[in-house]
Amino acid sequence: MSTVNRLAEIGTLVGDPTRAAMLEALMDGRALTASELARAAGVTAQTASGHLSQLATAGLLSVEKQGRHRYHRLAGSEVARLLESLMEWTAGAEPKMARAIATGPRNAAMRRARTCYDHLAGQLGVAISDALIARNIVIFSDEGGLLSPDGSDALREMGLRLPATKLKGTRPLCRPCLDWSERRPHIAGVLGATIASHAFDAGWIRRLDGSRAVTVTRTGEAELKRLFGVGAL
Amino acid sequence: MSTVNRLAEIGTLVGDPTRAAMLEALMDGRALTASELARAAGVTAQTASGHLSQLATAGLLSVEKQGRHRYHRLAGSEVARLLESLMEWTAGAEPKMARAIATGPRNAAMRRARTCYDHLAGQLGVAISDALIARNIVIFSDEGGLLSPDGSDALREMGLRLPATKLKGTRPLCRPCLDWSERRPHIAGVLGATIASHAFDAGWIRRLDGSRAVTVTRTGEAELKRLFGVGAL
DNA sequence: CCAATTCTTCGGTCTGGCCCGAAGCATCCC
DNA sequence: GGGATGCTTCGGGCCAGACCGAAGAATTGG
Repeated sequence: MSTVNRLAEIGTLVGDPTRAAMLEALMDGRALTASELARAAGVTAQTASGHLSQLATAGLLSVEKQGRHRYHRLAGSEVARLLESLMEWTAGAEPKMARAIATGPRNAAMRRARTCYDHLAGQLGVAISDALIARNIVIFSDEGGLLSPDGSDALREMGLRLPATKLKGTRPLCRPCLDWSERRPHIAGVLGATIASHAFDAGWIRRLDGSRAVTVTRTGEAELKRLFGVGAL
Repeated sequence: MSTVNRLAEIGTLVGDPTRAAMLEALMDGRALTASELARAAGVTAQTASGHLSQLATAGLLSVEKQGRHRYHRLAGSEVARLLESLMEWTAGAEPKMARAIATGPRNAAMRRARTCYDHLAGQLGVAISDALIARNIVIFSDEGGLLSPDGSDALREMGLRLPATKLKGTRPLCRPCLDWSERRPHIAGVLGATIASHAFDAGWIRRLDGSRAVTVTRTGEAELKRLFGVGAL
């Protein structure tokens, strides 16, 4: 297989609207069953099955068999990252279009706050990032993102505990991820995931009808204000 | 247009083998005419014309009219980056396949040294990166790449002059770019481009039959050995 | 063991879009 | 102007692949 075909291969995979819908449904990091994905993409189970096997053999999805269900999830954060960068690109390509989308009422909740694979994005994600940058806990530059030397301690005081075990993988601790709705970077990587999972566990945010969008709870509003100085969105 | 369709849109674009071949031909940053691209992709001029207009209206390509020729080039380094990351991904997905490709004789020259948009990749690119890292001129980490504080001076002594004007765009000075053949990072960004163009200008390297592959000249071998300690590839 | 559920495999249909031939502009050179 | 070159538009042929119905495997619960 030549290198151009490799390019075309992944393109074809993502290029089909049905498969794209499935991938998008998985972008929040959850594992979904084949039938759930079929429904999400609006096709029958047979059709979905074919698409899923394609995505899995290409290595984009990892499959876990559990009883009579098959749970599908993105193969890793790199995949989510790749998809986000594709979406970011298309968003930037047509400014007028993007503007039209941005003002669409249906996506309002998504723009306000959503998960991006395993971390927070949208206005909420950007606001938290800004707060941590303002306090010199996180440093963003053109070259990437860094956790400042005493950032880890500052985070612990706020109740955010980074996983002690340095992950053996090469997953970055703190990576900027460009927000396609806000057009500004928010925090991804291990730190981003830690913040998001803490926010869920502490009841600050809740998933909206099982989609990527999230809402801030009453207690969440108070805590976000107290810790990060984040006002109402 | 919903967000899933945006994903599918760009996927479809790169998903066609003909368009993928064209994009690949442009990956070295040159501008090519429509007929050159037609030949590169193995299709007639009419067919090529259709594909090129698709790529251009999607914003992946920028077109410049010059007399009766139309010069096409990638719209920017972000596009090249996006494509490289797609290729990188597919390379990683199937280790056995990738191995088979890696040992293919036809790609031997490409593996040895090639341009990756506007900087050097392959064994040569990685070797230069390693040399600069060993001398503490460049620092790579999980979080990205940096030029060390006194790196700029050290580079100047070697005859490498970075553009004085800080580019207004957000293009990073020194960015790691994963090499799909070597599976290790090499230097991209402004510094990578500076090194590559200097190598061309000084006659260290030359394009091989107008492709992305390059060969090291006799004088290039001596200079690369002297400056970077790079031996024969 | 039977029924229900989830998922896959198989065959057949149908359409989007890739491709080329022919013809039409645009530009350059003589 | 007339002819060559580069590129685009139009029309129709053709095929990969997406889709579904029907039937078959795998698993669970009663």
